[in-house]
Amino acid sequence: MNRVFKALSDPSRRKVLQLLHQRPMTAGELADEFDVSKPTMSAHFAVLREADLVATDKQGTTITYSLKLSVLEDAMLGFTEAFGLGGEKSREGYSSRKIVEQEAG
Amino acid sequence: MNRVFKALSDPSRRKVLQLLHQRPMTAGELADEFDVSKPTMSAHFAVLREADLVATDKQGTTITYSLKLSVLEDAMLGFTEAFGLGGEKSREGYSSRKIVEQEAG
DNA sequence: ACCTAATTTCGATAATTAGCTAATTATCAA
DNA sequence: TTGATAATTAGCTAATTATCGAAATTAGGT
Repeated sequence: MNRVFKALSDPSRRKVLQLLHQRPMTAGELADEFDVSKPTMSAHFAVLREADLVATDKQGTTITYSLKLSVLEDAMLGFTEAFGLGGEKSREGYSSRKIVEQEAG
Repeated sequence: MNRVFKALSDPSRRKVLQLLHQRPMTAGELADEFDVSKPTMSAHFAVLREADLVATDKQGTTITYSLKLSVLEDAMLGFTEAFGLGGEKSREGYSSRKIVEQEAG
């Protein structure tokens, strides 16, 4: 989980995740969205892979990255639940929205 | 918000926040929970203050830190909502749990 | 005024990180 | 096999970060 937070500490990497949330993208497509060099982006991708936040699919010379939303979610919930914040345990699979509570403030 | 994520990228600082979630503590009390020197902890506190994640109350020479839970929550929700995760828009004030949906997956 | 306690600031060092260019690897097509 | 393309790795520098011990700061007590 530390690796996830480390990965999230850079704004470029957070933006990569948000782009990947819209659709899977190749390394080149992603790099085109940023003002830094491709090797620099490649290093960012490596950090995201280390954190297990992205999956890769290699087709020929092209690598397509996609977001591992459940990993992101688990890290976020694991943290926020320690503070009684956010989703509580109201979850079932990921990106579903089955809600189970009331207890309004 | 970048400062918040930067602050959260260090495990010691995350632990500080969790300790403060239980109760406000002085700088010295907090430092005693860690194996590093007090100046090092003081630097961590500075990062947390910069991120506006903690409030300080000075009584004599003693500084008591407390968690600014709403700041933490806003940052977390601001991020997770971009991914459709966690609390959705289901929130009103902080640490309340007013839920407004169904649309189960 | 002096001493002690709590905390931060200072100054130094070691480790990590983000960035670059150049080189390398892997794949496909001609 | 050569050439082109996609991406990573290698090697480097500059900037940031985590850490320390020592010194400074602040406030209270005697």
